[in-house]
Amino acid sequence: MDERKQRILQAIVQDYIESAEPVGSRTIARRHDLGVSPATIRNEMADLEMLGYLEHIHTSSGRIPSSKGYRFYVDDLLPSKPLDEEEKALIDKWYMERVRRIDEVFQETARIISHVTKNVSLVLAPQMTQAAFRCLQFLPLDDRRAIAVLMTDAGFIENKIVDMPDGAAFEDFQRMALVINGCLAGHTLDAISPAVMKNIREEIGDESLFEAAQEVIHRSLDTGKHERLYLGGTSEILSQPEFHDVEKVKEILLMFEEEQLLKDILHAHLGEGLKVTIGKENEVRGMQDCSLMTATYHLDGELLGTIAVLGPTRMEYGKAMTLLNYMNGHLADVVKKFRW
Amino acid sequence: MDERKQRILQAIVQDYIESAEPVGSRTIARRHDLGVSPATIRNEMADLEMLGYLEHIHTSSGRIPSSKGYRFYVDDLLPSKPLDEEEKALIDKWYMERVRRIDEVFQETARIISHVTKNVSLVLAPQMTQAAFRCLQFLPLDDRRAIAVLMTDAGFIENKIVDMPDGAAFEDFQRMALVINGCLAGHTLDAISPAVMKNIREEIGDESLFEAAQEVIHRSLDTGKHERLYLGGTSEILSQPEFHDVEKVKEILLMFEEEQLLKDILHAHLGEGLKVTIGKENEVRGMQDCSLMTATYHLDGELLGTIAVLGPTRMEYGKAMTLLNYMNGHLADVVKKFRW
DNA sequence: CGTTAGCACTCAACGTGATGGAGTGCTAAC
DNA sequence: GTTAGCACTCCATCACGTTGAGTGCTAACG
Repeated sequence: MDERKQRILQAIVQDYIESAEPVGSRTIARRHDLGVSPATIRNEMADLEMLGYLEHIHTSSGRIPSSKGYRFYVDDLLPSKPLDEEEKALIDKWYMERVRRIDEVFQETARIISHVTKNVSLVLAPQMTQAAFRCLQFLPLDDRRAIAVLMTDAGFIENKIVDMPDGAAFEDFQRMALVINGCLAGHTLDAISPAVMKNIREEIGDESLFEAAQEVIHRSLDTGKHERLYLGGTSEILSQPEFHDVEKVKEILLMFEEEQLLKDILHAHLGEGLKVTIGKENEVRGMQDCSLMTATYHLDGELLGTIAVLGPTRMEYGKAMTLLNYMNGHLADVVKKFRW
Repeated sequence: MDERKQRILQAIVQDYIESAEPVGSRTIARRHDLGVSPATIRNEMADLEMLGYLEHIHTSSGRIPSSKGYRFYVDDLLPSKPLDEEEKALIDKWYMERVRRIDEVFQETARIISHVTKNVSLVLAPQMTQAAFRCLQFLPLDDRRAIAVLMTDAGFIENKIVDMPDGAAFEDFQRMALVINGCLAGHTLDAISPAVMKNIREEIGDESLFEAAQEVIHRSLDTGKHERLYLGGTSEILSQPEFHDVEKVKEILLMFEEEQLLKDILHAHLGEGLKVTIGKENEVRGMQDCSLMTATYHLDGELLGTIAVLGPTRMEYGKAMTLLNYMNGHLADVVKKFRW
């Protein structure tokens, strides 16, 4: 793969991303100053096709990049492009004006991403399982039930109704809360070990109360895992010519409805930094014509969640990458403003 | 509008709903046993068009119903069709198997509606503003803040961080809670009158504490108003031939993204029982080719929320109506199971 | 030996015209 | 009032020729 081939591949991918039409040797020669004639480019293109970087619908149509072609482009040929100052300002203004509560941060983040990239955006809101336990408190509800309120370090609160075992009084629950708070403080919710549980058991003493505690912890964590996904710009894909086919759109909308599936996908990419999955590299049916770019964001070293751009394989990788990188850093600052 | 005209109109609407193609006099004569020849039907159709119930793309295409035609059909000609026992069983099973927590009820309700009607469904989850106040409790957070936990009769819980005024101790807040609980019990959240507030003021005595109370009530209610909307079956509209045009689909998807708009629409129909808005009767741009059927559901006489079906004007009104009526009654039972 | 011009060939896209079918509207007969 | 008959309209479809973009190959060039 000599330099000229790379430049030609780059030119083809860029032109195709822009025009959405198969690109021919003549166009490349005209638009990019490669110093060679269309005939030479044709020869190189034939080579690139042989190597698997380009595809051909039929003789006499131009070439389009294959998944492998895009992959090479993304990994080695992507021109770095800093974000417009203008766009940065827009983003700041957007957050300033529209976000009032912490849960609006993610909704608006999704909006911004889809607005800037003209693609679908996905934002997986911070996950309590990754957050550190802060405290658990009980409120009396009636003589058989109490409300458990769980707080994490990152400042999220969840609540849950719990049954009190026969014979237990609300005071027992308050004592239980003290024990649990003492033992669990600082632990992340998904790393509560048997050892810690044993500790709690010993401190509580009473067996039936410990069972209740177990139940409470279990159910509280269950709520905590209930992470939220925000989707933005779903209508944007319709602007892309490759999705003028209603069948394809339907497949994608169907995928959007399967929230759990999307969450799982984003989950799988958690903690991997910025990652691009191109076309057929995606295993999920319906995403084979798409590329997914994901990034995970942190707050003081603590993993928070995932933001992603979903578009056609023909998406503007450079722009999306720049944006995600920017949002990545920025999001922590915005969240911090709402932290206590 | 004599009886024969009505029967012909009914036949045309039904056939058009089924086939999505303009219907001609011959088809009507063949498929419906009206005892008259196509020529007679043609004459009647010309009359119906004159009266505004039918439309005509060009000479020599069949007729399609106008908004007025659908309106008459829905109001006067709709054959009542009870729900299949089979479908009822399916719905029960669905709720049984998939719903574990109260907030999943609405998600699944949306799924069921879109699955049965093959259209988009909307479910506005119970609104705390309409719910009766049950109690408010505080939990200490640090020395300047507390967590306010608000509960309603219908069993929904919301929480919110509140600042404590300088000099106020957590004990003051607990006293405040007692007063507020005493005064507000049983009131619906959107009907807290100045008189009640005055009462609270007198009982609290301390002025700066009352201001804090006001702030707390205000902010808690603010959270309470934060109702949720569930959307289901968005991909279903793509199956309808009238939405094979990508531009139209785009307009609708765009509308789906404007959650607040949808909430407002459903809100406007709150408490009106079952209501159908047909085609151009809709004021919202993008919904002019659609019909919206809404119904509000109750729990022990208390208004809970709205369920709706959104489809092309050509939707199966009879089926949608039957289903919404059934869900209407059923939903209360399902919610009741999670009530305490 | 790499590069280039030239040329034949391929294929999609487009416009054109012919054809058929579904449906209407009108008129005259029943 | 109802119906059969008929001329007319319009859409959908297909076949057909044309055009233009693009390739692949070959032979000439520096």
